[in-house]
Amino acid sequence: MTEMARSELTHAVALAQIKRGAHELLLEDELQQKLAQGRPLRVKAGFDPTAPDLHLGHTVLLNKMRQLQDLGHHALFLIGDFTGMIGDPSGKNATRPPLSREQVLDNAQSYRDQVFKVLDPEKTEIVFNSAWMDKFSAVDLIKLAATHTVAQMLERDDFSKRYKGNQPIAIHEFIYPLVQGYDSVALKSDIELGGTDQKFNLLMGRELQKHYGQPAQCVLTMPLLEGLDGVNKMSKSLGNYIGITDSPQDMFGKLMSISDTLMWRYLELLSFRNLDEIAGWQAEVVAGRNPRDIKVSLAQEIVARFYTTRAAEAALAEFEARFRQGLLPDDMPEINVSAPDGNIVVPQLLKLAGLVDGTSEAMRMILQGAVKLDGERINDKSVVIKAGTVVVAQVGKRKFARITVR
RNA sequence: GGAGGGGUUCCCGAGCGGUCAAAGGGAUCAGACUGUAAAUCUGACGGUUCUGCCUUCGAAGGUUCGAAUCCUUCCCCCUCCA
Repeated sequence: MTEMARSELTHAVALAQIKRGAHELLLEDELQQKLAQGRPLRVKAGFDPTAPDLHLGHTVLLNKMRQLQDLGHHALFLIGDFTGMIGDPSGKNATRPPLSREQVLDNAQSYRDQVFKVLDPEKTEIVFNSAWMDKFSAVDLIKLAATHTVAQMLERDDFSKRYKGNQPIAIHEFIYPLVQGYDSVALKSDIELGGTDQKFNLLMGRELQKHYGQPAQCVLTMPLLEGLDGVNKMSKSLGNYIGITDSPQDMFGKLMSISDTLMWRYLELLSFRNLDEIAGWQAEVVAGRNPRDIKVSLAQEIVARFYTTRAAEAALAEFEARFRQGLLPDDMPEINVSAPDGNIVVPQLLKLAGLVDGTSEAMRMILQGAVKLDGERINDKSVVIKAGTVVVAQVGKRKFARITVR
């Protein structure tokens, strides 16, 4: 085999790996040519600075990025601090208020602390788009805006839906895709990764690179991971996420709470197990195996990835004890509450302990039989706890606290 | 600039002088059943010092015994015309 033939084979294998799990690759021919150049490609992915906690949804993309790094390419982890101030209109039907400079920087730091759980730090460059956008003049911006028409902007699904639905679209929202696209110019990106919802913006990068006389980047879109509700995409603002900094117990518990249908989706997008094995499990479930067992495997794999195998086993043990045997958790928050008159009514106690939002909610919970003190269900909202006692309070299935009343 | 339509509790959406903390649906939460799954059933769903009191229907005033509902001004959104 000649040297050239061997290298072509390597690139074919690389291309196949890159495409695995991806939703769409544009344009495949161009990527092939870029790979054939044999140099490390500049791989761009942008992140919104409003979500300081990375969650499993982000890791679908990060895993792909890591894979590219392992193939020898260079990751450009772009924190959209400038665009974050605009407020990304993506997927939202309303404009967002801009973030302050301080908030943006705080959130960005949080990313730095977390991405290297997945990415290879040696091959990652963290960049902020404010680095070039802050120097952008009004004239530059007008020139940038002049590259596209309103009709072209309205091709974006989100914009066109809002336009048709008589929903407001602010002028500055049009700037967002333009700036994101310009980031590709500034970074001389070879390929940009993003969720399927980002397709318009990613393609904007291609257009602008051509406009500014650069080779156009390839676009690789990854499927969006649904959140715990199984309907909306995983996002911090919807609260349906599993954060990669969640405790092993939380991570495990949240994964166990997903629906059976969603479980397969998670296996497809998050598990590193090969597809044949997953297909085998599907066959077993059809044949009568309890899907719970498979969910346990998934939960353990993910917890082990972000912590350790031991942590994953401990999480399982804790889970079994808590939900199968109904035992109290090993560790729960220790809270001190003061009873000024020497006595405190339970609703007040639960509120001060932070187990409920207000006394109204507390009374509701009591009425509905959701409150236990030291394992005993209470139904009377006027029960009084004396100062000097320590009680283990439970509200619902998941909220616990050991409360010392003073 | 002109004409018209519209802003209701987390979301959608009814209400159009008292019986409105405001129908209905969704989301959510709790209980039952379970595998912390789904489906289903039941209940809750502004706050509180809780058979009462307080704060909500874009904002501020006003009319009225009484206003989410009527009037005035203002803010915001949409459509059409210019």
